Amino acid sequence: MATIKDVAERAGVAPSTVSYVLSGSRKISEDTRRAVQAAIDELGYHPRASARTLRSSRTNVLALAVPRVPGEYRAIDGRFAIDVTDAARGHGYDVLLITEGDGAGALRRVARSGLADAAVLMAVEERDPRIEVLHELGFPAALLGHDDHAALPWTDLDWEAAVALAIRETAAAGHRRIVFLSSAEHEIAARRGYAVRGLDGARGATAETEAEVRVLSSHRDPEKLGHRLREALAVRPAPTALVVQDLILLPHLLGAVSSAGLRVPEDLSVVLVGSLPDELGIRHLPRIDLPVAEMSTAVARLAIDAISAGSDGRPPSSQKPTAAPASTAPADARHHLIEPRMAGPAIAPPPSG
Amino acid sequence: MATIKDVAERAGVAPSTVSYVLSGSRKISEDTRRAVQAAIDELGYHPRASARTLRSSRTNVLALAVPRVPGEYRAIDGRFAIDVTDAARGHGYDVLLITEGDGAGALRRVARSGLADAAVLMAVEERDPRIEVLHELGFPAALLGHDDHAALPWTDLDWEAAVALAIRETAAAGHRRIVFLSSAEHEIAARRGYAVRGLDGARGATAETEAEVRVLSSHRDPEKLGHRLREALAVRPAPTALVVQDLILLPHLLGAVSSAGLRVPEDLSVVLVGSLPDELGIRHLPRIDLPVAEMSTAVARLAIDAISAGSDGRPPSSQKPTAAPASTAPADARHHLIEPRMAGPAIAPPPSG
DNA sequence: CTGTTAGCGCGTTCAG
DNA sequence: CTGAACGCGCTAACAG
Repeated sequence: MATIKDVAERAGVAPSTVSYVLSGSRKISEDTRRAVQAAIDELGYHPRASARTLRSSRTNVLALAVPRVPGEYRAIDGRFAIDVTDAARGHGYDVLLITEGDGAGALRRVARSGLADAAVLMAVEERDPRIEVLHELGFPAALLGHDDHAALPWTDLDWEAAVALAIRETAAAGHRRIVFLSSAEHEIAARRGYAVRGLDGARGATAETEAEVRVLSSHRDPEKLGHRLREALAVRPAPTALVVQDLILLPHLLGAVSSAGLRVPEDLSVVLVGSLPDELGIRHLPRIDLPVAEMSTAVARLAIDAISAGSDGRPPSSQKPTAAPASTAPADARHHLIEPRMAGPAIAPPPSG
Repeated sequence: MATIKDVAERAGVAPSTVSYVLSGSRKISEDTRRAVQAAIDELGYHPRASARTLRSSRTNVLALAVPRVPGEYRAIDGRFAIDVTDAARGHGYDVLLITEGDGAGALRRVARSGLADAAVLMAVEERDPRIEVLHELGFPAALLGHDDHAALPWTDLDWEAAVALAIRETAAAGHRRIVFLSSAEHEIAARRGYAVRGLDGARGATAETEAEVRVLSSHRDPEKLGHRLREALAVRPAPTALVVQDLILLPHLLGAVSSAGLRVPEDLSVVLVGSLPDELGIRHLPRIDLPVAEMSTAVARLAIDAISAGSDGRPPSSQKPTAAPASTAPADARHHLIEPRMAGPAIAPPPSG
């Protein structure tokens, strides 16, 4: 492994000169620069990250904290891990993935050992112990999903608007009896943001539409969910559309629909809210995708901005409002709420029976 | 941020003493140890990872290289990212996630800057450019999924045995007309290991069973898949079971089955091969899960073993054969092939019609 | 045997 | 453009 000294020697200059060539933080004569560059190429030199970090106390690494419930797995977590990594790369950052059972041991360890410059927290719960830890350590961070209590920057899909939009569009397609399958009961009980906001959206849309909307809460137990669903679909006159926010059980749910003898979308339209983009298996369904890419980009930027904000004491200068990003300009630069958009095929009309 | 000097000062000892207390690499009197420990606790001291790494050239980080195809997302990638992180933690390692479009730029950068001690590569293709890079840099690595050409350690599910088992069990449940939906056409054409081995397994099982097995290759395009599937299910006498290896399109596939007016499992048994464990939505289906946890544990260990092997020049001493790990003992310690196991409910018998 | 001193690893940056 | 100090922890050699 070549070091900066080897390069300097080969180029016939001092190590500091090589450093200045690399960083560009000082004028270097063209001749010298070329000699140095040649030496670098010949030796295949690459600066040691640890040495850099030791000097500068910058790692160019973001810690991504994924919550972990043993025996459960949420596809969304893995998806964000990948997308945040892509997004962070765009800003010159790598991502260190950390998983936490409960407590915030790993996050604390990573922060204190200086393995990362900032953290991105997924799926924030109310009174998340990790937020406490971040605060205590003064570690910069941004959140995926929001919690009105936390004083941290965040990004999120506007779940209230999303559910409302899905229901409105379903009604606009002609459906008059709609079932909204909300988040699972235990998530509502825990007052998870997306769960509560989804319900709010359903209420709002119900009030303003002529269609009759029946709200059904999902359940983590597939049996229970199947039972509830069959019951709701057995009502007469039969509902003609199902708007679904709880997607973890989707295959099971489609199975239950099928067992009930209903074809999708001929007998029953199924509309998804919060689905993962690019999932090939659901391309045939109308839906509102979770804007994973946009959220990932936003959260990476927020976390990185928080780094300088932490050292300055002030939030970073809003980098000249970029020319109309795809969605609404955030009122507060530290919060990025994303407008929902329909995707996939149009919602089929109800059966003409 | 407290340093080792601060701790030493507070405890009234030399910095080296603190270091020895931390590493335990030397006897320290009980009194001194306690004084040092107290100082550490009071200051909340944690050694700087960068300083450690600079000295020892050990990062205790594994790089996990996830292949990335823009606009496509494989749920399995995210899942492994999480599980490998858990597994690595068990060995005292953190995981740096890197995504690569094509080429191996990120992997090369991470290896050369010394951000990680070894790499774990997901989903190896034939002639993967990343393997070339690893070899050229002499960077230790292990693979998730295997490729007979690569001279690197790997772990994998025995896909051939898995498909064979699924078909045998389906036949044993009484089915006489079985459709095997293999991997997607383009994966077979690319001679992906799991795709080819799955087909081999189907052939083998077909030869030894009385049931008639029709092999159908999947397609990345949901339309095409739907078409093929409907055709296969329309044959008379009708097949009574569907063994599926290509799970990316599962919801779509279940939709197609449902549209064909078939209920699962009353009219058609669906058996999955290579499903993700703990997925709530498929608990109602008989299946062979991809042993993600076991593969992750294995690959983390293989990668870590490769680190010392790299510096020694020799593979690490086989750590006394642990008392019967859940699956078969690998013939070669550098290869870990996992026996398939059925999970979920029993396969339903064919309709008595 | 327990503790201390000193040099090292490598790149950055300020004063020269 | 160069010299040298510095960031922080590890560890070999040495002292009590």
